[in-house]
Amino acid sequence: MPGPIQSLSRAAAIMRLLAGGERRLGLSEVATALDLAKGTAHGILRTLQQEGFVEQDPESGKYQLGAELLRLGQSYLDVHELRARALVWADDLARAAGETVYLGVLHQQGVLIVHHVFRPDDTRQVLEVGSMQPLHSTALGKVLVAYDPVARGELGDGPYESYTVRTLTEAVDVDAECALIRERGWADAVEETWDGVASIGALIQDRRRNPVGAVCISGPVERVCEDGFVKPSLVASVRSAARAISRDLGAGRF
Amino acid sequence: MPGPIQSLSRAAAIMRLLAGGERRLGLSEVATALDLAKGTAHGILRTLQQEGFVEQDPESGKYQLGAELLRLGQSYLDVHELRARALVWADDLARAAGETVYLGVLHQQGVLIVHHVFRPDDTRQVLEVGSMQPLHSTALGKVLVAYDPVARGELGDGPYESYTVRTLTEAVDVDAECALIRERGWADAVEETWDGVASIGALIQDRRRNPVGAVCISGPVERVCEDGFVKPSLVASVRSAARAISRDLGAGRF
DNA sequence: GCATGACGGTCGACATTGTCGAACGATGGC
DNA sequence: GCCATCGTTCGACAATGTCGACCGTCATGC
Repeated sequence: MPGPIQSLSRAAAIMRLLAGGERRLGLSEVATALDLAKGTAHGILRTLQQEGFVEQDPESGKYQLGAELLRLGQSYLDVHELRARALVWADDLARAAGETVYLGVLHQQGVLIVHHVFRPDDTRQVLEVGSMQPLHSTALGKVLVAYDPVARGELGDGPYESYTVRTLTEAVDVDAECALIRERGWADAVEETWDGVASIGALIQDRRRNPVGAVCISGPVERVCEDGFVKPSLVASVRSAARAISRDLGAGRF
Repeated sequence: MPGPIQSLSRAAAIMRLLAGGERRLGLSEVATALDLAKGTAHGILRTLQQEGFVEQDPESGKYQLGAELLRLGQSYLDVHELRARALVWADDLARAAGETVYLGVLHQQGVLIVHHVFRPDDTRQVLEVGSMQPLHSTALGKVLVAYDPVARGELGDGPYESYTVRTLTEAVDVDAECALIRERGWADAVEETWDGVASIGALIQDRRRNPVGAVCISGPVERVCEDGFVKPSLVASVRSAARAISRDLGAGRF
């Protein structure tokens, strides 16, 4: 039976739609957005609601995502082997570098953050686990594009969205940068997504040397860079953390 | 068309099954566990995989939950009105009390943690957003049971699971405690779930005075209690935070 | 090394099941 | 007070998902 189950694909589309829009959506909005009959959309929504994937505001009748998704998302993290192995190394890296640490994996056309260690100083910070970052303008993303053909495929041929004046928006530029990344073994992104923010990332491999994710540190340009380049000492810290995690996953010695 | 969509309910059951078991599950295991034909289970799993809700380990062929669930779970938090309003108040409460703060909502037969502020001292702590706590043995849970008939219904008639010697396992005891909670307006749980841990919780209401969640502080008995009772000053802090959040939700003055 | 069993995956026939579009009652805005 | 729009229900139809047998592959163990 090759071919997806129609009702399931539609349910997934509805949930993605609800995740996208900031506010709650009404039945009719959902139905027209996905070009479904109202009755059909209602049946799917009712089932999703029953299962806890969707909730309905009792007074307005509008729908939003449900709590079960949060619970299952947490379960995903619990089973995630890469994340489990990386926890302690990410902690050490954050302490050694004095900066925020992110751990990301390829998901669709972006990098999904699966772990986030706050910068050791205790300024207010928001947990970003579960959020996505672009592939073409972040250290995490470029590492994955450089080493994972699937990620390069997802990236497409551009032009890519521009976030700052330093964002690479053309495929040729990104590919050239990726060649450099492969050559030296690490990636950086200085003010390519957010002004004032620089990051340094390196690849994580599994036991068969397949790329499975990336780790990076991220912080203000003033602290991460020196004379216009990222500090070599930070690069070394990130690379050694990436190696340690890969070794933990069984990738063997380097 | 009253009646859930069969394939959707089955898909939900599969995801819950995958979330429950610690390890990855094979196709046959899934099929027999849910009493489905292998072909049917495979069709559902393939669709779920295509949508990113499930991932398959390429070498073993076994299935586990997928990254899309994490992303959607995060989106759930983003839209969550209670959580959004409570963020700043929870922060203040943690600072004022010097203890960990949890924000929870009723979900199925437990309390789902939707926000978690670390204790201000910087000992290592694990984020518990997305995890569940029992209804009958935590401050959050008992608050909800006391004020929300739905929560009381989910609790059932017991006997309930016992975690420590102080856990209330009989429905009559819990109901008596809930009457007390309603009378004085707050709940506590001293070593009822974890030895050495005490917590104090209070109700959060929406604009129509419906119970929508609860907030609590949690910490070591030695700091939270005094002479065998929870410290009145902490109770006051928790209650005023709960009132502030409720007011933010439009519940009006008290 | 060969037979065996269990595994994930595929196929095609069947009828169950989800889909559609119209119709209903409730709600809110002009 | 009317009209438009909302979420929801209903029944008929056939498209759709389900079932059980079958295939190739891998690991196991005589």
